[in-house]
Amino acid sequence: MNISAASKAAGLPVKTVRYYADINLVEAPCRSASGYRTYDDIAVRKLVFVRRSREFGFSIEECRELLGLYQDQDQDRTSAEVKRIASKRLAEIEVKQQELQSLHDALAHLVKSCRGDNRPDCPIIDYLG
Amino acid sequence: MNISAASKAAGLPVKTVRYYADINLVEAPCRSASGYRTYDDIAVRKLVFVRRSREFGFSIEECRELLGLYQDQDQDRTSAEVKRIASKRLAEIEVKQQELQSLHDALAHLVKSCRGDNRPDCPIIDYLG
DNA sequence: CCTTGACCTTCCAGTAACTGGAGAGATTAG
DNA sequence: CTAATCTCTCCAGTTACTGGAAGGTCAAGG
Repeated sequence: MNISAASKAAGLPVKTVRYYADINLVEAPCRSASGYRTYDDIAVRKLVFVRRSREFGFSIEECRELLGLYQDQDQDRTSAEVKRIASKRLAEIEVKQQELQSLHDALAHLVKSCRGDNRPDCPIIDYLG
Repeated sequence: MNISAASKAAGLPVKTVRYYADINLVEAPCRSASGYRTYDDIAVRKLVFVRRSREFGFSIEECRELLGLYQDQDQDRTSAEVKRIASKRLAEIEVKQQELQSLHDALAHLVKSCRGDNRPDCPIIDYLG
């Protein structure tokens, strides 16, 4: 499977697949005689794994960790480690949600109190300045 | 006022103040004989304005726009323009909130269903892979 | 056999918004 | 006078890609 087929199968842009190979996250298992990266189903599964993990907001380094656990699945520590990483990420999401909520409320209040007409006085500017 | 005094007054790191000067966002009104950036109260107010706007998640380019409006406060269009920019930002926040909520729910479900013990089977890995 | 177009390669540069550090000059306190 | 603390500029690195140039490869059509 050439890179474009693999990228379609994984749901990632070709550039990204090449990038993941460059940073040794998911490498092509081999190269063709002319140097083309050649992917197999296992590599595609890893790419899908990384795509999904990225969609969950895991960083590349976290993906690398998770991928390591994914590949070592027969070892004992797997489940506990994965849960730890996912819980950490969940906590980050919850913090971000709170921040976003405060931000939302403050900005919504400002927008609501601003008439938005042609008058020069503006509560948003007044607050920010 | 030298840069470190200005940065303290504005609540920004020195490096950031210098950076804002470099990109012509908030320049030092003048330089000392030996080339030190010299700030006055007006410049500090602008730095505070930018800091607050950044805390609201406005991009540097949006800050530039808002700062332009802030400085032209006597012109008519100010209030409507500011409200437009702030409303756009509010809509972005709301989209982000929804995304974060879906993410949160999905990940929370996975974390909850994972026993996190020493068994090798892990629903999180199963889902991602 | 040749050409055309789609594909592939590497490498370089740019994105956003800083942050860190080197190397060198200025200022201030003791 | 010296040591510590500023300050300056410039360069590089961060994250996770993305875009593009220059050039090699491959399959199909004429």
